[in-house]
Amino acid sequence: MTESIESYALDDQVGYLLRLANQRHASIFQSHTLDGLTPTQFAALIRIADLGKCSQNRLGRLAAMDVATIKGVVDRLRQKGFAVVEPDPDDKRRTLISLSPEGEAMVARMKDVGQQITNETLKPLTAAEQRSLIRILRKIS
Amino acid sequence: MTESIESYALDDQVGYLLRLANQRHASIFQSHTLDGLTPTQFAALIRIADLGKCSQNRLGRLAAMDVATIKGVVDRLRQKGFAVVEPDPDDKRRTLISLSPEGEAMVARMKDVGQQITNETLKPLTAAEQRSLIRILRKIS
DNA sequence: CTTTGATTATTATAGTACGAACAATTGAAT
DNA sequence: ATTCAATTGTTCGTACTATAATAATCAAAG
Repeated sequence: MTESIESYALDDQVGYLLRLANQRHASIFQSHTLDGLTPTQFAALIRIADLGKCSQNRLGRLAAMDVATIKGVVDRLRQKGFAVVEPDPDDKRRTLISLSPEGEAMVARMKDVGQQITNETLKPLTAAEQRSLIRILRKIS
Repeated sequence: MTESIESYALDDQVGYLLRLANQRHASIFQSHTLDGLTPTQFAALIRIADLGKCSQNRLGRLAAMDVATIKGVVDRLRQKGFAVVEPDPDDKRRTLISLSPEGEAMVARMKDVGQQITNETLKPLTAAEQRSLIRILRKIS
């Protein structure tokens, strides 16, 4: 008996399950999204829409993205023509990010799609479970 | 009134919350892990321990990793000396993956740590919420 | 036996993510 | 006014993730 007693069930660990849930959501997102927008890019876009013009670092903080990550995301949003980048006249360290008209239109269109994506992701759950999941995820985030 | 009526709350969307929960878990994992093992590498290691010697693709499927992903993960596990790679004599397409003695030892040590990581990740929740989260995540994975 | 279709592994490309190091700039304290 | 600490943005290195394309091998059906 050198074997340990079935001590660790990978399939019951939060970390592993969170990874799987993320995979499923990303796959659903990709099948519904417009212009190849990724979940991360969409989150950043929504934040810019809510915040209005703001610095890149601030946007990153509010969208829960690393400074290095938000830079790449903003670059891609700019390349796609959704975000506008300009230097802050009042603080030469800062870069101000805002939405282009195309970005505004994209946000409007994607909000409906986003709701669909959420619904489809939550479809295997009862209404009570859906509320429960959101509430619990907010507690551990 | 051209504004849309506060239609989309990013902070209440599953996708966004799953990303945040993953971030938190990854951060906790990193602060407890041994030898810089990542959550993904640990999951693969556990699977190899459970399955015994098996092909790289099969390992990837059972650990929920893409063929391209599992290749990188196995490469790094081999570099760290935890996994052993050999050609399958019965099927020249296949590469067989197994644990080295160091890999076995690592799995034994990491199982305890893994439990700690899970506990700390779930700490903000009540016992009922913890069970609820696991159950619900299994349903949408 | 040969063609066909599936499986396996590898590679390339693109995106997300983080730590660490760096330079430029700012604001505040001395 | 100068020093000092904090902030901002950039870059590098490493890792994970998925898709698509490719090549080798295998198995099965004709």
